[in-house]
Amino acid sequence: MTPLRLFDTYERKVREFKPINPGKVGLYACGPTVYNYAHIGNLRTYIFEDILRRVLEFNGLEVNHVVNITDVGHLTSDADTGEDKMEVGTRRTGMSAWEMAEFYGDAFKSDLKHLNALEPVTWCKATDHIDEQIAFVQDLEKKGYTYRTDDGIYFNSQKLNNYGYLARLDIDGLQGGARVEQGGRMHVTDFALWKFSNTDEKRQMEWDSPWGVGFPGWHIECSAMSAKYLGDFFDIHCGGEDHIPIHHTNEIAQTEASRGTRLANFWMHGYFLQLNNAKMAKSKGDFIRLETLVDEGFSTQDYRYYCLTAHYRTQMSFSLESLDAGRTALARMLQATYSWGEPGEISEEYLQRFVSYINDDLNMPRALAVVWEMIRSDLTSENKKATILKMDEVLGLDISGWRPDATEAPPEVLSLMHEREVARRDKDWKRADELRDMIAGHGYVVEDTAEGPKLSR
RNA sequence: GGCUGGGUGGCAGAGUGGUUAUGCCGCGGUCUGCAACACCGUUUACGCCGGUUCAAUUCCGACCCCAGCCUCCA
Repeated sequence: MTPLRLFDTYERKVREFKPINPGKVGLYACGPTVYNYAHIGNLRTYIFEDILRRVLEFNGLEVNHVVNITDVGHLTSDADTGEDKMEVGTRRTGMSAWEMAEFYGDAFKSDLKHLNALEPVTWCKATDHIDEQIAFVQDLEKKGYTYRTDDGIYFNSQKLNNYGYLARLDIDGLQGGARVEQGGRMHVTDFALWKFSNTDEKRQMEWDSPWGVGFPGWHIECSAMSAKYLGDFFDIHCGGEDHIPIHHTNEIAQTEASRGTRLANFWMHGYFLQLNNAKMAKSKGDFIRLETLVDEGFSTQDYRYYCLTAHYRTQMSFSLESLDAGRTALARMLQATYSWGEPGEISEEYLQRFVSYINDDLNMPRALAVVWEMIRSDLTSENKKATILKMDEVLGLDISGWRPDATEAPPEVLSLMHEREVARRDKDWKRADELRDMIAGHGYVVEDTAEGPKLSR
């Protein structure tokens, strides 16, 4: 079998994946901040992570998949002090911060389920791990990596000589203060480990700490929770491409300072879905949700298939038109597979080619091309069926679960259809065509097959 | 401004120093009373300018354009 090779952002190259502990993989994926619904761009990254997990499992590895939920601690834009996004969200929704975290967290899990993504082995919430985060910051403090400002405890990034290596940051070139006030920070790249609550305002989410009442900085939750569930050095850490320069850079800094490791052996990033040549931004308020697509008449699996047509490491231009292309292709794939009946033998030839692509840094577009070649090959239907079902363990399109729409047409449509059959038997083609138009007027399409007329919407 | 990455046919999107994926759309055909479905076939491409090479879309350099990051962000 082709060895599994994955791209590692840290080294900027594709290299062979070998688990740190034989047969087992620790996989940590940065989850959502639950102050709003996930949009389809966010979801693209989770589909990538699901494919990654399935490929690892396909290679016989046991995956400990951990996903965090950030339910506290993100600051909004503008002022140097900033506001917690969760707190802002509560004003918008009228829910408490805790209710809102639960609500959007559940909505997120529901989206993943609809996309047929495998459930993570462990979900962890930032607010459930405040003690671990405080302990982590205390350790950093003990080792001399922190300093105090008016608004919090900060990490001194200049104490590490390779800070920013993951993103190849040119620190001197960064425009500190260009978009946000620096406050009491000593260096542009320093970041908060613990933020103090404002004295004039009672926060919904705040905790006691050795430094005063407040809440944890964003980055610390991932270092603390991944260490708890996967250890100080584990196999793969993933997230969106936007995390490379700041969030993951800072996670690495914290963990290097505290534990002396670079946290993960492989760093993998999903790239953005672009809408009108720009990223889809959750903070901009208007964005496309999975539910929006369903309202437009697409299935959630249409979206999953569509995502598989591009490599996870390239930005993808979203449009309803291209999604529609994916829908048509998937419908043909499902329909064909359904018509093949019972599975026979798996074609090793096609399966091996398929594996050579999925193991080549998850090249799903190529893998799909092999699926299509197989579909149009001269294998027997039974063998095609067996082969595609095996491939679907990675594709996750739930091919075996698909059934054609059992169209329940209203009586008047059925009656028109029967009338048309009579006209056709009498070779009254003019009348038959009129009746087909009338059926179309009810929103149905009638197709004449060998087994008789067939209705669909 | 700096840094990171990218510019491929109507659309999406792979890939490669020479034989130029795949899907959708379009076009032609088979099938059909006509269609639809399905199947078969098929047109159009590698941002721009130089360089290296027998040969460049693929390697190198300049330029133009796009995205991301320097705030929270998948």
